[in-house]
Amino acid sequence: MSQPFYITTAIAYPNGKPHIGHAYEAIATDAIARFQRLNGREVCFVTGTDEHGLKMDQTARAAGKATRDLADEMSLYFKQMCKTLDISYDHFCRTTAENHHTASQAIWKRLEASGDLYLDRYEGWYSVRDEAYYDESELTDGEEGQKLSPQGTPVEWTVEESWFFRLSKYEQPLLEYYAANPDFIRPDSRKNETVKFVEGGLKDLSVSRTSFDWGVKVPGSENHVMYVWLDALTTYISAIGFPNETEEWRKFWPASVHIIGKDIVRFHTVYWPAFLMSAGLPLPKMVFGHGFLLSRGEKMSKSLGNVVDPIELAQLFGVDALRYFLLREVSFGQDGSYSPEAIVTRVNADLANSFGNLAQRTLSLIFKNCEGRLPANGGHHDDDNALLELIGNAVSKQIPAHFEDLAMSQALEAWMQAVFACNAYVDVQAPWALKKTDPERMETVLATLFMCIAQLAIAALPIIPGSATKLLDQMGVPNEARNFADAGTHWYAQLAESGFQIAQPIGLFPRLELPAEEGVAA
RNA sequence: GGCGAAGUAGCUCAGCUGGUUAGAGCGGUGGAAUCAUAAUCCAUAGGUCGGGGGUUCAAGUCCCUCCUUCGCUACCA
Repeated sequence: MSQPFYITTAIAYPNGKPHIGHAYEAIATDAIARFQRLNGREVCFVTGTDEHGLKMDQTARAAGKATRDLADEMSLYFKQMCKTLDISYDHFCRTTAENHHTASQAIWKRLEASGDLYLDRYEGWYSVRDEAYYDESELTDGEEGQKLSPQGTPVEWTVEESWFFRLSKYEQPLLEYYAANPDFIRPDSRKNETVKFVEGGLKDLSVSRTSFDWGVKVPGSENHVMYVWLDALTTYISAIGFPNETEEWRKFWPASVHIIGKDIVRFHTVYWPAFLMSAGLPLPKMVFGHGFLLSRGEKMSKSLGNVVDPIELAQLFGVDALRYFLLREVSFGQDGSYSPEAIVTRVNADLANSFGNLAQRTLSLIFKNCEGRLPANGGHHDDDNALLELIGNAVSKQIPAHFEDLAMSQALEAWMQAVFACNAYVDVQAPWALKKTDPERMETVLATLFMCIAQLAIAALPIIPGSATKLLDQMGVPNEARNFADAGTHWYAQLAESGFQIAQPIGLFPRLELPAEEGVAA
């Protein structure tokens, strides 16, 4: 019986098209999900769009569209991005969906039943232009004594009726939970931040708005819509059936891990667990805050004109090249830097030159020298056994351990070390020379390489699913062997006996060239 | 201001709970090889691990301080 594994990305706010940050999160989450499937777990992978809130409303108005239409349109971009990038989600959730509204209202009622909601007034300096409240300390004095927001817009003292959530009540329970579950927040630096924040004291949270109506209606207070985060976070449970006791719900909640950006750690590690505690539901096992991608070390922004469209990147360099680059080059949890030069260099060195060429040279030798069958395994030498052991250890131990730890870059580093070992082995054994001196030995060497390359391709499936699958298909590796437990088993002899023949091998990782035009920004 | 992250070979970065001659990739240099996507393999490059102080038998690895860069500071992944 396989152990369920439930993983989510953050639910993206689609008031603009997806950018490389969304792509990065989706790719990283997808790699983990794919790994767990290959690791024998039953996986549920959820992503989606968080379509409520003021900004969507404003963006739509500015574009002269109905908010609902904008949401439909934008949400589609995110879905397309997932398709382009080979994101293997099980559910794509939209917060505007009816079942999601039902779920949000259900959790609201639970908070209310726990006595954690109360109606009060929200007062403060409000800027109509910014549609935001500011603290007194943030304001500056403008002309004629008019107070101004940090953005320089006029503010006025405003009183708004609002529902509040007794967040303060959960200060101690949260701290106790963090202490009892050291892996709840990762990486550690994010945990430290969160703990410090909570220790600093929690104020009750305003969880409804009356100033606009694009959202989930508050049960019993129809002029209120729910705070967008309360609604958005609920996606993680509405996606798998809540409030209904569906099979998925019973199987997958609590989530194994929420993968999110470092900027929204607080919502996921303070508010979300507090809501769940209040609702009497179990808490997710882990929240992982990944870093940001920088363009040549600089933050990406529209004004700098260095915003990158992930779809364009994928078209330019290839989906798997992009996936590989992001997961290999960036240490998961830390910020990383992107540039066309970096991706070309990394992908050419690792995928084209090292791994791709290894597969190509090996399969070519087999194709040309073995009369269309797989080479015979004529008894291994020490060198062969050493290589098989090294690859087996990498594929069955090191790489899965790193994946399990969400350390994709380290998994790939171990993977590359194994690739290097294979290339070194090829050069030492020189099968092209054995062809004349000792054909039997040549076949054994090629058979050894075949088994190693297949294992390496299997280990790479979570990262570069498309091309790894193509390679395994070329090699005829049976589906039953394409997972971490069975990659190193004895499928080879059976495959060879089956009479399987490889065709003229086709290179799967073409060398990339730097685009002629500087940068690829839109 | 507060909190946090980072500063390690030319470049991009690994270095967990302190312990033999500080690591990898890329680049550079010198060889080897020619099966393969002009790809591969071997060797090599002498970096005061931001500065200073301290703890310790022993510190990139702990403490203090200073400098630099960056993020967050209650509702934009």
